[in-house]
Amino acid sequence: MSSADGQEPTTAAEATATPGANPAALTNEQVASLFHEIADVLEIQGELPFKIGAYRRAADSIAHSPIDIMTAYRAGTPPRLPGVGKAIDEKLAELAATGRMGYHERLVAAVPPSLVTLLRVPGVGPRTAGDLWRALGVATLDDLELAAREGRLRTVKGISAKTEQRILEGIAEVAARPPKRMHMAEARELADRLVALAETWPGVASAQAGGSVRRGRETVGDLDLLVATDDQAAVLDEVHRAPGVERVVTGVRGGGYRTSVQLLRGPQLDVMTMRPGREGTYLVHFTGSAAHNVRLRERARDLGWSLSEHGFARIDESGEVVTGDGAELRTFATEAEVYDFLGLPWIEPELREDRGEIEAALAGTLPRLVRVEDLQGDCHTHSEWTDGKESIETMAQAARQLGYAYQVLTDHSWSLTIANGLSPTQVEQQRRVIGDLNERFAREEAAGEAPPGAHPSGFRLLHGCEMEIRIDGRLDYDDALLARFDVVVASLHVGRRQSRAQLMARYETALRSPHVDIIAHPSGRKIDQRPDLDLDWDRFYRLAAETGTLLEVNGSDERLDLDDRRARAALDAGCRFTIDSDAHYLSEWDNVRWGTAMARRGWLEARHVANTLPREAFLAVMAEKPHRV
DNA sequence: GCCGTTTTCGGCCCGACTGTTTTCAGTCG
Repeated sequence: MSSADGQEPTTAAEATATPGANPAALTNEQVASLFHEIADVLEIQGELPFKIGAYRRAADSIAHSPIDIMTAYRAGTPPRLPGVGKAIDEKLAELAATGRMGYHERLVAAVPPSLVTLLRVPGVGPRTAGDLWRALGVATLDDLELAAREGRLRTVKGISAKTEQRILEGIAEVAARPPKRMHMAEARELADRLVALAETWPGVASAQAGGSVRRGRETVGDLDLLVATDDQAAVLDEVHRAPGVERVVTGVRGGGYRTSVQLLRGPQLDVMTMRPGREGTYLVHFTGSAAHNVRLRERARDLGWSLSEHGFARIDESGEVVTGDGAELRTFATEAEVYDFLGLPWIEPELREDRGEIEAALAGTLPRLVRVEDLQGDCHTHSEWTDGKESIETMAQAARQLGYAYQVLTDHSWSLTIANGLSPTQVEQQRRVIGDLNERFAREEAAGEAPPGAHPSGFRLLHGCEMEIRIDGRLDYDDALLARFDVVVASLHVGRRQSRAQLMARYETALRSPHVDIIAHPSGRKIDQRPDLDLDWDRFYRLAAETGTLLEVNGSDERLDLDDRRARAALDAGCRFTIDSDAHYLSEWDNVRWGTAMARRGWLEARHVANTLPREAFLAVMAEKPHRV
């Protein structure tokens, strides 16, 4: 087992160290990863924690910026970024000008790049990793395992035989645990079930999910369950005995208020209990994000309070937190009271990522986020005529009973043969089927025989298509046919590996078409399966805004495309949207929940989303391009 | 390294657990 085995593969470091690399080609994420690597190495070297934190803050700031940083620097218009001061600004300028960053190159050359992989082992932090490397030359997981088995770790100061054993167990754990995160839909369903279960336990006043599930993140690592009860011990006991619990990871902790268990074939579940009437700070704390909480605690400190999950404690003149018997601890029943205490309006969980929500809250400019109930129709659905699994009528009846005012049926166009795309002749046949159904719906509504749950304005099935933007760049139906659809959704499934220029040219044709209303799932990604298309995103958003072409937030939980960051960037560029299910099955109508979560995380309001419009207004917008929502 | 209607220097988010260096530093969430 040589140290070359088990070397972690390429990092952004190696990409930028390449002479002649095109600096403009570096995405914000790639630039951010360089600064994270700087922070990693500084951490291993035992640098000042605040310096390390500064690099991480700058990295996050860069990653979240809607502006393409390298392009801006090269254009001579570097943006003002929070957390980027003189030193980091100079490094960015150097990177933009030369494609390299000397400081980064010197740092990563000073330690083996594989060293950061040691940090994945529970109990091994940067300090220990650095010590082990300096003392024993341990640089990889394989090195670490070998040294532990040979009993050499315990020769290092601060590591006992017991710690050595724990590290061995940790290595096995890393190997056994795939880094898989649950998709949003699965996580939400599981969280809902756990909340319902907890509410049946004796002495439970209320239960709810926190963490990334509550913030609506696209994938979820573990689940957080908050339970209000007067009998905390009894509840934690219930958790340990609950069905579906494989093992207890950590028993009762935190002075008896929390525990963690591993769910059978599922994620880890962290359970926090608190006394009824003081849930506020706990809920804020365990909803996160960590970055958002940091901002709240900073603000609390500015106001003379120390904020933790338990509540607000006073800070005295010397800056020390006042603790002990009789020390004041302010607690609140609701989150709204916690935020109010900090002089802020309540902030929606989906916004709590430190992406400007604190500033917006202070300025009174928080968005009024779009809600699932705002959706009046669904613009992207399929039937068994192509690759859907239900008849047109079955899908329409379901949409009707869900209370929609309209559904756009968008079966595939003919070049997408794998999905059984429709020929122009079939399109005409489908139009007649839709016309007949709509006549029937109108008759039923006139006779007062609409199904329960139906929209007061009635329901109409609209005729659309999901038109392929072909590999040769042409649209799949001619203009005469396209003009006859109520709604044209364009998308790109084939030729995904074309160059950025080719892909952009294809999208540009669709965006500039007077008939294309919506671009479906623009990035083409599938979570954990397929990467994004290689696009010039800034240009894409600009074209969409300029041509008044709507961009879809596709709610299929393996797509979620646009994702939250892209939706936010597109919004800032002036784009407008739809939120759609892309339903192929009856069960997939629900996808709009996940799409809406993404849209909310992207700061979208109902007024930015075309399918929140009533039917007549929606059709009026679709009739004219550019679409002005 | 960043940042400032308290500061251009001296701060920078919190609590719990763990092991061990027996008074606290490192790790974790």
